[in-house]
Amino acid sequence: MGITKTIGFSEVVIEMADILKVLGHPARLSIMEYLANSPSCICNDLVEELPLAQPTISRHLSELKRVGLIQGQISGKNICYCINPKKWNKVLLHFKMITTSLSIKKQC
Amino acid sequence: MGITKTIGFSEVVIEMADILKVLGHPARLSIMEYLANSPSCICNDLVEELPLAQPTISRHLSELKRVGLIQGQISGKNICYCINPKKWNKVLLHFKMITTSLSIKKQC
DNA sequence: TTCCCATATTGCAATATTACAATATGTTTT
DNA sequence: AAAACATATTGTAATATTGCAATATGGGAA
Repeated sequence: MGITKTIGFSEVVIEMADILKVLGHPARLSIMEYLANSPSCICNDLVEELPLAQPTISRHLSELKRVGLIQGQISGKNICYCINPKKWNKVLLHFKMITTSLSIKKQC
Repeated sequence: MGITKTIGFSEVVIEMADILKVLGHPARLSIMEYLANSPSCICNDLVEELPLAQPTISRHLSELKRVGLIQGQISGKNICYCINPKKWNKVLLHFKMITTSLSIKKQC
């Protein structure tokens, strides 16, 4: 099929899985890391930074935007893309939650 | 194309993206959470727990195993699947690293 | 206005993913 | 050995994802 079944899963899991899936691509993960590190966050830098064509990068950016991981603001001719810290922390928190459960439990 | 370009990206990013992609599915994320919380970790529980058929769950388990997030040990008739804490911590660490870079940088 | 520049969108073609029925494999129980 | 159980594998059909060329859009510069 290729279609992901969502009925029977909690909303939280579905949303988190969607976010992780978006993060689960070399280009998109690189974009996140680039945005986290670079002082400026102009999109055009990415076209030179990544080994992908401009339309492809644009698509990846819009996926990141769709799940709320980044937000873009028009700044004259360019667009200033930044990480959305709230969303990012939500993901981090989810990971920490699983880690806590894991550390409590004894390994088999 | 459907094929993910990897040339031009670092090995670390490629591996991490692969792991996140695997985590980015409701069934697989649920499996990780179930394994983190349940004291036992027998696979057959999952068939009752998740809204998916047994072969589908088996496939998801093998994906999680492929990237090293879980490890399975045969225990008589059953298989005991557990989270691989080392791999999990590696992922968590990567997230924390990005978070650190993010917090240092000023938002635009 | 016309010409650039930065970014988005569209339209493919190729490949990947997902789900499940059917079947296979291997182990314990009877 | 046969039956029952747990899990894996295979085959297949439907859908999703990816990448890029071509094109569109929209702002600033000339």
